[in-house]
Amino acid sequence: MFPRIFSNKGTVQKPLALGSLFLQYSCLPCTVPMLKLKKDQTLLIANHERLRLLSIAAIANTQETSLKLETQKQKPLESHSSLHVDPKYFISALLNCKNIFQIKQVHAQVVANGLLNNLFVTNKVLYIYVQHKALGEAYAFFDGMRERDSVSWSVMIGGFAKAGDFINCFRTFRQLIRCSVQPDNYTLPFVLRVCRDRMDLLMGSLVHDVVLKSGLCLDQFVCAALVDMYAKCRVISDARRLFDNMPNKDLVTWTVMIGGYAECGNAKESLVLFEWMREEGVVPDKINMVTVVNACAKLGAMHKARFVHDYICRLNFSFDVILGTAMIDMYAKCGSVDCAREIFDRMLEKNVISWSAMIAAYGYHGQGRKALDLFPMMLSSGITPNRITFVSLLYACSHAGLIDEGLQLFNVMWDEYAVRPDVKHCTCVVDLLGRAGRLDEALNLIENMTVEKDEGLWGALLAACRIHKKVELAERAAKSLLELQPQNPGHYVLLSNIYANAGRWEDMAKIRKLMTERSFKKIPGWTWIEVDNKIHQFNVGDKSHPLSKEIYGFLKSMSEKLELAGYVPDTNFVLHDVDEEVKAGILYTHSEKLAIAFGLIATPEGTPLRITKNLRVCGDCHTFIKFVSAITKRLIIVRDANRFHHFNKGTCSCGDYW
DNA sequence: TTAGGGTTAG
Repeated sequence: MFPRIFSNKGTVQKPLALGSLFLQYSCLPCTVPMLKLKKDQTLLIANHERLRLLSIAAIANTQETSLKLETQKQKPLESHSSLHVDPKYFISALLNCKNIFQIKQVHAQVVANGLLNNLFVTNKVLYIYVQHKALGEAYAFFDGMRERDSVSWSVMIGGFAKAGDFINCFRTFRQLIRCSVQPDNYTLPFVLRVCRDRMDLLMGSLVHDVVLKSGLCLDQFVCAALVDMYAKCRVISDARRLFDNMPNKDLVTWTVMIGGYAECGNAKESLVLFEWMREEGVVPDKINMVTVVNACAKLGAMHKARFVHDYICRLNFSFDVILGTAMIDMYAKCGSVDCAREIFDRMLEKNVISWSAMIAAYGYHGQGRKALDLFPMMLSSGITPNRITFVSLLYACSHAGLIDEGLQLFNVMWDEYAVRPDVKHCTCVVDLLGRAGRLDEALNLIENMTVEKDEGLWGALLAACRIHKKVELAERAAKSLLELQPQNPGHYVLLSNIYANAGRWEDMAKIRKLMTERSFKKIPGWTWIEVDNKIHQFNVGDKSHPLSKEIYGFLKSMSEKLELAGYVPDTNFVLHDVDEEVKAGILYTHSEKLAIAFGLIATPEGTPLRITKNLRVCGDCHTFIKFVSAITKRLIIVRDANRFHHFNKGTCSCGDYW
């Protein structure tokens, strides 16, 4: 891309490569024939006055800039050593450039007017090249600069960072360090941004060392960039430590920290931080609110969602395409697809993300027909679907049992919409076929796929095998799955349950033994429930809640009623090597059950319960909740890692397939 | 003269 990569120089003293620069201008349209350059003539030009004439003649050829040049053209031309042109003129001309062609013309004028020693002007030339994403031209100019200052370095490094060109960004930064140039509060955040985008914690830590040596660790821009980098690299504790040590936290830093918690799966802390931010008198802006809306979506807390919605209205923020889309997602993930649709209908501008978000919303609420109805509307409004739109559509078909419609979409997505099916689309179709019991077709699709298979794909097949009790095929799927993810305990549990359902106790015991022998890092299961505008969080066997005694007492009496109604605890979902009675006891302490018991105690009769779980809901809990919904006559809406389950009168909207 | 934070699936 670049003619020369990184000569190790800091303040450059080498002569500017005029020849190579002016080779470019021989291509410019020029109405002054006698000044038109030929390739072999350019290197001979030494007369600065002629160069200046040439540049002005060239630039005068463009209508947009010719007026600005009138004053200059009327002045007698003198040699560049007795310069009369105000550098501000070039700054203005550069800022008015609409394309690379115009930038090159003004660049030529800068050269012709002998302004290459004026850092104010040369930095602006560099900046304008970068702004127009002409990084090749920008680097060629940067490399040839007679003198560079901290602005030159930060503009160049920032240009690479914003373009996602991490290799050249790091190289230029290394070059800066080697040249003993002090990195400043402009360059450091740019380099940290690249570390963040690449989730490169190692490089980020090295840059952090540079920050410490530079004494800029309390600078707002540098510190915010560090917090952002650590948060996006999922080292939230380090991000928080830096955040807490910041004497003056500005809005961006608050936003980064709030978003960081949500990203790391602790959206509850995001909202705690948002409250603290407001108490500190920091007024949110739209970006900050998008981050908070996103945290509410992750938490699935409807009261918080409504509060945030009201708050946004009080701030008079319009629902632009980004905020509006975030709100659609928030309401859908908080359990109200109707509120999501209301926001969607009110949005004046919608892009492919907004449409896909609404389609996905119907999908995980099991309303596949409504998701499909949106698709032609989207097309007729001129929006082109992308791969995520098709994942959302196929997912919606799968969760609503719309087999033919899903297969039809899958078959035409490439030919009619130029979206090539990838492994995620194939996974949706395997799920779709698996749900319908068409496992041979699902396997056939997997075997004939040209794209690389992943664990999600085999996972979908394994889940279908569990539903339809296909043990041999399950073994095959599990084998592939465990090759890809040998440390995921969920796969072992699923296979073990399949063996148990088929009465193959010896095989089941082998899997359990394997699990005991291997040390797994289990993701802890958490369930949240929102009562009286407060979020209550439970994990398995949790006794930290103030009403813990009442919760366990209630669960005990409830379990007796449920068992009388026909509920039998399914101890296959307990992996500990203990007897059945103890297993049943453990089942009753699952986080979903604790949250539901608390909800039943703490809310009036008839109030719907909304709970959120960070993992897929356990099979026994799913049965348990069906019974609870029947006995207590409550609507219970559960959001798990996969989808929504609406439990009502003893049944679940997922049709027991999830 | 050069800066930072935000939207869809799995």
